[in-house]
Amino acid sequence: MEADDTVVAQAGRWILYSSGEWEFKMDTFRQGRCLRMSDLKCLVDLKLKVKEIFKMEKRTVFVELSYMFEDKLAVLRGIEEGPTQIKDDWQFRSFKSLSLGDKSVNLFVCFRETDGTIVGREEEKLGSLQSCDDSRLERGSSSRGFGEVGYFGGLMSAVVERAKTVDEDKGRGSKRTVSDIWEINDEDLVRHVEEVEAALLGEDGKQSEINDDILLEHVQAVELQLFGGRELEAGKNLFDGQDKGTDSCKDDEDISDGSSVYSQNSGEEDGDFDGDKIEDMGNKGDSKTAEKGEDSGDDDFIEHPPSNRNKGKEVVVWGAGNLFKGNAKRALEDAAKIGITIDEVYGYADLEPMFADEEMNKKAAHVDLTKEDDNMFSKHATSKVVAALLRANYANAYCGPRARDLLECILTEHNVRVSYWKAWKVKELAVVTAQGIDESSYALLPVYLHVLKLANPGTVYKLETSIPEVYPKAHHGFCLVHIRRNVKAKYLKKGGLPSLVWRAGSMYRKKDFDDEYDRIKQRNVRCWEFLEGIGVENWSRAYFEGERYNLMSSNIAESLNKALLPARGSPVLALIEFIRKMLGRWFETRRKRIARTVGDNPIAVERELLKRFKGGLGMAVLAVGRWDFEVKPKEGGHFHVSLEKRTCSSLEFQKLNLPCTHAMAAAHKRRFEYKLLVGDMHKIKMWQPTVEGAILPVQDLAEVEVPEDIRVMCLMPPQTKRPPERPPKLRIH
DNA sequence: CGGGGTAACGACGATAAGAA
DNA sequence: TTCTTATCGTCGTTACCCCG
Repeated sequence: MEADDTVVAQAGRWILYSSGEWEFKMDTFRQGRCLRMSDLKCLVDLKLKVKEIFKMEKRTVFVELSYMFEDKLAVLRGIEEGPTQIKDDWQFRSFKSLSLGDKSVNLFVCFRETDGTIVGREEEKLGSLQSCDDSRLERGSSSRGFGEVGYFGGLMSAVVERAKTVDEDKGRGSKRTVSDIWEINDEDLVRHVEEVEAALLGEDGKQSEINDDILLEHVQAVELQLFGGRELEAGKNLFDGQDKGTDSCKDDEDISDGSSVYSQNSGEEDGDFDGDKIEDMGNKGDSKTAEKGEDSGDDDFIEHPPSNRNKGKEVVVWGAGNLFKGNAKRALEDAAKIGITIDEVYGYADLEPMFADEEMNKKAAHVDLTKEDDNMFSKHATSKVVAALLRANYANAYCGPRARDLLECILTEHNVRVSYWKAWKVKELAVVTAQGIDESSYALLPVYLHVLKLANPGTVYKLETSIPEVYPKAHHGFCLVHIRRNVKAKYLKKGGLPSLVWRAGSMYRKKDFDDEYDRIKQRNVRCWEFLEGIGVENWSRAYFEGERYNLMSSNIAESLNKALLPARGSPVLALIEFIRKMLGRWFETRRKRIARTVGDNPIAVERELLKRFKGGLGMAVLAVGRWDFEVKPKEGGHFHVSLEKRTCSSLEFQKLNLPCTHAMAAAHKRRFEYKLLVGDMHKIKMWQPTVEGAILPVQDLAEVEVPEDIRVMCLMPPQTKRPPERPPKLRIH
């Protein structure tokens, strides 16, 4: 438990590249810190804690928190990940449970001044490509975990490559993806604003007045909300005042200028722009949508949000919602005509993972910005789109929010009102896309097992397409606890039955058992029939044929059943991964416990011995042979104990392989070390090897050479139909 | 035809009411 | 007081219908 709740927090900022890749640029002077999640109850706690560990308490700074979850399946499918912001307690809880379950989850922190400046930005001015590279390399080498390899490694090369080409493809058709609006970097925003405006104006001159009016209107609205009634400037001037990159927004040549300084101008001049970018984005999107609404005569695409805080997101939803309605071909042509692609505006990158299949991609890739089609302005944010936005919350499905919670969440986050039904669908979709559907999961199973074997030499796995009889020799014993519980539930009317059953079941000698059994029969025939149906050899100690230990060693099947509860319903790969992690944890705790234990016997066994020792006190012991004794308990009867054969006529000794009270009394009389009477199967040295090997995590699937024969193995999930109704949660049947 | 909404159904779970 | 039982509201899921 000690170190299990720590999370690595890193300070810096996110940068989204045009290929849809995200990079977290760490502050070079501020190293990552560790913090403990378990003390933290809500988002405010976390923020305070973060400020504290980064020594930022005294400064008036905001903290923006985010995290990136590791989605192996998505990585394998070549899908890029995006970060998820922690904006409310709900997301905080998601992150918390995620981080507890997965140690690779780090917390990314971005500090901002109240005016929006990113704190610490002066440390990493990207004056030139060279320095950009340097800082990245430095970050790469100094960071832990996935620094050098993993997707950050891949990202680095991609960045370099893009940086080289950045100047050439900066025409109007440049690809730029703006995904989660809240963390677009400034350059992107500037360019984005320019391009939108250029597109609007350049495409149709006579619309410009309308555009300006609407633009002005929206800018003013945003301005009002932002600055609380500060004197307004005219719409375009507002932008001019905020960033000189935009003062060329009506000018095509300057657009390319603006984009070419993409990596250079991030240092000083955009500093004061940061805080407003979300709102500006929202505003921009809004004005754009409104303008389109003007075009088509339909402007009720989505109700206007009451607050501007999440406008950016909302626009994403809106824009994406329309991705599926446009005529793909025409959209492509039109888009080419005006030189703009949807991903520049509406954050297509964030949606991309949703549509792994090509057809959808084609449909989604371009949108018709000029089309006068009412379809374009549908009111709905489809469940697919919302699911794409919420995907990150379901990286671990078992900690994801429930459909009921999504209603409120989607409303506050994206200002979209959805029905319960839709929320449920969103959840399903999100889980599927985050974890992979059954088919893909099963298809990956051979590869995964191969990688698992690589990581843990000696792993034995065998893929069976049909389930043979497993462990034919295992005796199927019923747990007495459960039988008693059942009897209690069924035949309660007749008092005392459960305890009778309990006593009967615990008897060691067949005769004792028969006596008790008869008593049950007399008391309640139906109960007796019920027990008879189970079969005495299956639940009574006396008739049970295998070895049965009295110790409540947690029944492995039951334990698994319980421990796997949260992971159930996840695709098979997620399930196996969950089991692997869990067993690793279990093994480790047991190793620790074994290391702490003094002597041969586990603590539980020692406890039992002590109990028996106490029970044996005061018994009359008569030595009848060198190792044979006659023991007379106070309550009557007499038993023959043989310390040599380790038997007792009560049968408890040999059945449990633990000395019974009589044997303890005999051993005490003989001054015999009673620990020697414990059967081997109770000894630590017997159990130790079973947990000796550490279960190592698998390597990133994408980085392992998988033999061809394994790669081509095709495994389909079993033909199952989900039974109607809500699936039971409590047991795996 | 695809996607969205409503209604219905059954498991789950909290709680009140009742019995030991 | 504790344990059962009854009840009702909630949640998950599907069938069916409607709409663009």
